[in-house]
Amino acid sequence: MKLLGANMDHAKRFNRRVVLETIRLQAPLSRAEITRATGLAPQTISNIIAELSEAGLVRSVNRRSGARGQPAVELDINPDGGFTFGVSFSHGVLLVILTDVAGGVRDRVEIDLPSLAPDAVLDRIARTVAEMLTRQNVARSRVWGVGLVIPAIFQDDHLVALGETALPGWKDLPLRQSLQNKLELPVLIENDATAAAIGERLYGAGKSLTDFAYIYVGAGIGGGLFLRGQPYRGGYGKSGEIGHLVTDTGGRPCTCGNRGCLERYASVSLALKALDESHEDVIRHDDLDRIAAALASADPRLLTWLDEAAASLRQAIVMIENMLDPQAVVLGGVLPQPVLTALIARILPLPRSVSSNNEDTPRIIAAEMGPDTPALGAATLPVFDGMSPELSLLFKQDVVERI
Amino acid sequence: MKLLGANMDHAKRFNRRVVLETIRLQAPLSRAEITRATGLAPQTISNIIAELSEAGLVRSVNRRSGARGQPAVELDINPDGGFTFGVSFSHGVLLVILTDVAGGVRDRVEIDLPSLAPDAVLDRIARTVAEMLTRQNVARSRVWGVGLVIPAIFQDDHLVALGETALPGWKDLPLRQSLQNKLELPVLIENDATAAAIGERLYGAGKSLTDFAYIYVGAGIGGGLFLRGQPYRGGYGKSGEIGHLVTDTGGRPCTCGNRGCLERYASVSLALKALDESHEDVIRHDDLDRIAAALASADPRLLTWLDEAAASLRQAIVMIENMLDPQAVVLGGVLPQPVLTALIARILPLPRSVSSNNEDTPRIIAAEMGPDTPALGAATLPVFDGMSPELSLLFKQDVVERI
DNA sequence: CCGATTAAATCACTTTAATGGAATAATTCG
DNA sequence: CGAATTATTCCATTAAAGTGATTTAATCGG
Repeated sequence: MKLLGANMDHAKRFNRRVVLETIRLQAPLSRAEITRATGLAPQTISNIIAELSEAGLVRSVNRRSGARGQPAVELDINPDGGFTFGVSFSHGVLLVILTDVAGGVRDRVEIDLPSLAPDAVLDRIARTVAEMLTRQNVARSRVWGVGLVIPAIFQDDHLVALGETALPGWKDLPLRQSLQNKLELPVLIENDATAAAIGERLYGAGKSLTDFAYIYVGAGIGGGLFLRGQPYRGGYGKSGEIGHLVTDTGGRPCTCGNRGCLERYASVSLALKALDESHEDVIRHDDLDRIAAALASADPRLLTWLDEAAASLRQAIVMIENMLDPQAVVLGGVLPQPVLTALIARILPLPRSVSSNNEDTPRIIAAEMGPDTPALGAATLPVFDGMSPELSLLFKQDVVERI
Repeated sequence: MKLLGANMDHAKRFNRRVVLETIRLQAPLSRAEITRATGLAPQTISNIIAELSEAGLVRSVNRRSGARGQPAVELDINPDGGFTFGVSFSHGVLLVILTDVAGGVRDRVEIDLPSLAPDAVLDRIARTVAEMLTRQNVARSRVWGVGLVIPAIFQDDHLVALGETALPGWKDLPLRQSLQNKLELPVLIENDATAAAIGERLYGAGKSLTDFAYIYVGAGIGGGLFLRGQPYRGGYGKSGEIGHLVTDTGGRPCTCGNRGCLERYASVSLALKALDESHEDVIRHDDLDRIAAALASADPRLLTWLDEAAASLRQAIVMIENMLDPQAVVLGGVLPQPVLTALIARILPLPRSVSSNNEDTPRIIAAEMGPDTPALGAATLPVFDGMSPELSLLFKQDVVERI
């Protein structure tokens, strides 16, 4: 158990990120305002901004006027400062998105990939990334990295299964390393819920939250935790399996061996099965459209699912609140916005918990990213990795410098 | 939302604490070993140790021999480096403990205090502290602080209630400030479970754990979370209410408004009620002895409680694991050791969870502190506050320097 | 028994990020 | 238009960690 010390170099890296993060969250912002927000000296901020501008990460937008004194120069994140790819592969559908570091989507490619052989998928990802770079005229050197999201649990580089068996051939494959070799770009890998939580934190509903739980409603139910401004992955990297919170003691049997798990009541797969008993465990874009249509037409099969899902989620949310006392619970995943809204409406009102008296934030917040969430969340992984002032950065050894 | 930067001063404080923490956890240790453990330069460690010795926090114990090279000088924490008081007040019993910074108990006073008026209690605490200082011949200036533990939830300085009404007169009292004024010593206040978790982390079962959940079995059930090496108090400081995890959907009604909460099945109060229906909601030392005796004589009323408590805790533990993926769950509180052991024996085997395949640590660990846990945990609060290399220390403004 | 070897700890000096104070720049206010 | 105000930069200082050589004190091997 090593507890590493800090030196000036670490503090420097950390401060660069503090400044970037401050600008990202509050842009446009002047040097003087950053000074006040960070507690660093004006001179220090001036130096740091000079570096960040030099590196192309920050740009001046305009001069503020109207007030006394020398007009402040407003700064914000330069969208051309870097690019990232977000890749999601889930149940036969591959989605690749190219975004800039300011969160703008530059390109988007969706491919049906019935073949599940890992090598074929990874090759296809590599090919698609190369094509998109050419089409958008972005040099590979300007790409910070590639985020990959797969609905599974990872430990180190490897996929491990809980409950349902993993896709054949994928288990125990050094996924990150393999893709990194093919792409010649840094690859970050994450489960869907945590990636979505990071995405919401960077650009969505979590922008002003430091402590929240994200509930990801997808084929199953996943959870992503953001605690003290950082994703929390647990002691062994497998936190957030809130799909297996028991919301109905002795209820429906679950593949995990218990009974009454949240996932047995609230998943999108179950919604699709409710609409069409023969539905296989695949979620395509038009499946989501069908759910939205069913809601629009008040299809009783969907409404039943909504009620069941809401009841289970209500229980789970109260337990999450009592355990973690988050600022809010963000509910998201692949559901279309109207369905998500209807679901939340049915979850409310929530029973009493430690969060009952919080007046600053609503207890449930709808995620903002929508059905492309997995890939969008994936795309934020390299941004988060390169920008966020993670405290432990102070003694991280293998940090890629962007500045 | 301020995100503060780091400077050399912060890094210095942080490094002093990294060194202290390293010694604390791995003593005896030589300068060279600290160098390797912290990644800092040998010269830096030499300088830091010089300061810490000067301040009386660290002492040389002996020279190691047997190996080649200049013999290493072994260092450890100097128990006389400082003192702290731990105070627990719960259900009419006041316990005050004086410990040194190495965790040694120097004095212990237990008082029956039927009067629940806050002022009377605080006065009595102040008087007892003064008496103990005189008796043990410790100067007030050498006391780092006083930890106070009360079985309740706090927000900022104030006691807030969930479910059961708080003790009359205590609610909304600025408890910390009042006691601090009376004592003229820094006062830290914490709920029982978090204090116990900190205690176990410093001196007990959690010494080698950075991520664990502590389940506190007392009059009710509390939870203390230790995440990334730090206590986690949630977005609003009220995390860890795991007594209200629902382990039996639709089960016994709870004061929180839900049904089937863990606390309705596993608390010590319930054990005492099982043994004696007229038992009031007070737990004295001899009550705990009675529980131990009941176990020794295999009293069926206690065994029934044990079975129910174990079943509920089993459910709760699996949910905690699935949600947080801790290195372990530490089970403790005020139960006598044999009862705790019996309880854990009945909880096992645990159902499947994300923790099922963890081979490094057992999934449940018994706490080591025993029935004095609340006060012992309280006593560790100032030590933790003064020693632990909390990362956010890097930009904390109001830190009391000990070095 | 003694020189070679090894490892710990220290000495003297360097590096570097942040900082402090003075100076300068560009506005609005009266 | 000058005073006031605020933002930003220039120049020199500070302090914590780091570097490389040196000293210290033990064991090992002949």
